[in-house]
Amino acid sequence: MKTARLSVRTFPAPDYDLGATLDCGQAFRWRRAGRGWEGVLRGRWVEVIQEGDLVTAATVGPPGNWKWLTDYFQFSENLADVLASFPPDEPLRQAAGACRGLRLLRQEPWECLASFLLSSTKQIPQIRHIVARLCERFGERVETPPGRGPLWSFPTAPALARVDEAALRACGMGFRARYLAAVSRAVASGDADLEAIRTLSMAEARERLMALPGVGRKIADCVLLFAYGFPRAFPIDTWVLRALRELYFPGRVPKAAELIEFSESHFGPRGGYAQQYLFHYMRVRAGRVAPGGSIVATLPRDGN
DNA sequence: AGCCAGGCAGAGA
DNA sequence: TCTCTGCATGGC
Repeated sequence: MKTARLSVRTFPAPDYDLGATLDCGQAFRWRRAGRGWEGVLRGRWVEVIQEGDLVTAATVGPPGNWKWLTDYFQFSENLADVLASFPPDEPLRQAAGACRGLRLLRQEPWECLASFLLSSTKQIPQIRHIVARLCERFGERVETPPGRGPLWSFPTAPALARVDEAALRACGMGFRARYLAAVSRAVASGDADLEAIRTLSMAEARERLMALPGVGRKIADCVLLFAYGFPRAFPIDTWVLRALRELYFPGRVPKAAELIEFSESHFGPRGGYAQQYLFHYMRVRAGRVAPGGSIVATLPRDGN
C-alpha cells in the first residue's frame, strides 16, 4: 500500500477566526481534529490549523497552486474594509465586537445548494448529521493520511439523481428528500446550470434558484451569498428575523416584506456579511454556539 | 409533552 | 397578495 504524500502550506490570515468561520452554520462538513479542523474541498481531504495570524493547511497529494483552498477561505479579503462598510448602528457594533474574525467562505454551488435544501426547519447540528450520512452513503471515499478519516466527498448531482428517493429519506432528511431528488435530477440533466448562474445579476440568479423545487427566498439567498459571493445577499432565517425585530424594530412586529426592504437598503454593499454577523451574534447570545472556536483566544487583540 | 429548528409550497381568503 | 397549515425528524 502506497503511503499518502502530505503537502503543507501556511497562509497569512489576519483578522480571521477559523473556528467561528467553520462552525457558524454556513458550511456543514468541517469537524474538529486535534488543534485544527478537517474537511473535504473539491474531493480532497484538508486539515487547517490556525496559529495567530497564520493558517496552515495540509492535504494529500499534489496541491497545485492552492487556489482551490484560498478561493474557499478568502484569506485575502480585508475584514477591516468589510466592517467599515457596515452602517454605524449599535446592533452591528455589538455583533462585530462579539464575533471578531468571523468570515464568509466561498463554497461550491452544488454542495451549498444541496446542503441548504436540507436545512429547512432543522437545527444546525442536525443538518450536519444528515449531510454526513449523505456523503458517507453516496459520496466517494477520499484519500486521507494514516490515522485520519475516513471521509467522503460530497455526492455529485448525477450520483444523487441515480438514488431512490427512499434512500435519500433514510438519511434522516424527511420531506426534504423529494426536493433533493428533484433538484439533483434538474442539475444532472442540465436543466439547471449552476455554473451559468455565476454570470447573472443577483436578481436573475435568485430567480433561477427559486425556480427549483424546495428553494425559496431564504435558501436562494444562502447560495447567492455563500457560494456565488453576491455581497448584498441577505438570507433572513428565524435567527436573523429575530435579530431584525428585536434590535431594529423593538416594540412592533414588521411584516416580512418590510424587513426584506429594510435589509436591502440599510446594511450597505456588504449586507451579506452584516447578516452573518447578526446571525452568529444571536446564536452566541442564546448559548447555541461558542463565540469562536477554541482558537479565538489566540487572535491578536489590536485594542479598541 | 409540547415546542422549536438557517423554510417551502399549496390552499383558501 | 396575504395568512395558515402540513410536512419528517430529532433535540430539549
